[in-house]
Amino acid sequence: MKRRKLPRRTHYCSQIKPELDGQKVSLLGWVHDVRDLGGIKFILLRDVSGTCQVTVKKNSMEGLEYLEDIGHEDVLYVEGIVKSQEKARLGVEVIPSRIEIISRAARPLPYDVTGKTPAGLDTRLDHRILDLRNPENRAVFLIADTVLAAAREFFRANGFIEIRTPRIIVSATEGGAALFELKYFDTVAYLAQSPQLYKEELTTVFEKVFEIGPFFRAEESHTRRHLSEFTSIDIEAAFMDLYDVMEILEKLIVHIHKRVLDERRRELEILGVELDVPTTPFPRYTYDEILRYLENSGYRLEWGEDFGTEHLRVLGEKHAGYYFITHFPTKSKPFYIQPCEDNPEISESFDLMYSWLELASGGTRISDRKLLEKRLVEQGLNPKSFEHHLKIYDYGMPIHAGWGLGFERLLMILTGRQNIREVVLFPRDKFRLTP
RNA sequence: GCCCUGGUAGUAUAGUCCGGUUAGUAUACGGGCCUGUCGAGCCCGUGACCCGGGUUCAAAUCCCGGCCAGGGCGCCA
Repeated sequence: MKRRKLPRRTHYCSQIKPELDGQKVSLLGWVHDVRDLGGIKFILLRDVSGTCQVTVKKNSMEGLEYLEDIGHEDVLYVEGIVKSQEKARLGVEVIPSRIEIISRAARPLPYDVTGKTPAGLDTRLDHRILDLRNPENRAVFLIADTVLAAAREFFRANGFIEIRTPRIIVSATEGGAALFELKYFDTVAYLAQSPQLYKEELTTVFEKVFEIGPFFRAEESHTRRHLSEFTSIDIEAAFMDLYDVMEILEKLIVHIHKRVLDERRRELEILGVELDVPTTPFPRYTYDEILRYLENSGYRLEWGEDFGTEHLRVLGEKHAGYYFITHFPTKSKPFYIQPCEDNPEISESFDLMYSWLELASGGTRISDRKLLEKRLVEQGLNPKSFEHHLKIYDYGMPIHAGWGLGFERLLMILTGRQNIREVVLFPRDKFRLTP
């Protein structure tokens, strides 16, 4: 079998600089835009790195007529000489000696990749691949790549082992959120809503674990910050309590900010985001302190009540950046959260907030089997259906703590996007299952 | 699930309140002119009133139902 000859590039578009003047280069990319002046044609070629200008003059090149109907998003191979050019805004252009049309795009396209003609979010998501070619939208996912790499780098440097827990589970692991049901051979299974119980069990093996992966919630939520399928960054660590893991969390956030600023300055600029590395420690407020603050602001809540969106927005006006709320009422938290020793009505729990947005939730977990069983019953759950989990507590269970961080919500903050759907390549919500 | 707002060329919109000439504009697309554009420019052209029912001499416009979308609330992270 003979291998096909593939066109190869010597440079990416963003590497075409005036300093390369006179050098022969070859490029591969998509036609971002064409400005045809009749005797001269300017092709803006785009690849993953950015764009550069290819200038074609009439009668300057054999086979020019071949380019007459060049259009948006056609794929080209360009061979030519770099020319420093003051008349070009980028200060440089490529004078081609050969252009090959590798693929032609349909026209008109259903979406304007250059962004000249605006499109609504629904239209954008319907044509997501074209939408992602828009440099602004692509920038979001280049930042996402850096965030994921930075998180893994941080966890490894701190002795955490990456784990992968099942997405297909037999029943509700922790109550709370609604689950998607699915047919599993001759029985019924569910899509996991969190790795919670598995990651706790694995601390008895690896001590410090993390997982980055998708989870599923069958909630009726119709907001800018909810998805049916989202990505969670989770950790769990043996011999730690809430204070330890809060420190890890704020250090991770700082590390991610630094990495994004290091590696993605251009993308931040394209997105118009001014990012600062937050200072640690983040402010910490107890649930009781927040309750008092809200009361002074004219919002009276009963002790034990959860904050509504209205209350969170009031808090967000006061606290622009990252802050923690700690020690929530035990009854408002899941069964596995450790109640405080000196007051079991209060739990060793916390949320990480950014303005009014909840980013992460965590705490110290119960490590005593009897207490865990008691809490299951109190929350109306049946200990029998948790037998596989409970028996682990008979095999030597250390005190442990952890948290789960909403990856997309963090990304919204880092990229300044107002709708969570914008920071997911192919978002899933109650009303969207395609593309 | 509930509430509010909306649905007009491929895309984004004006017109709708107060029913009545050929439904306007931008961009995309097609054609023409143009050798320094960079949101290129100028000229010409193709192209649309979400679906169903009702009111009326007449419905993009008013009413009812459906579907879809955006935002908010609740749920939830």
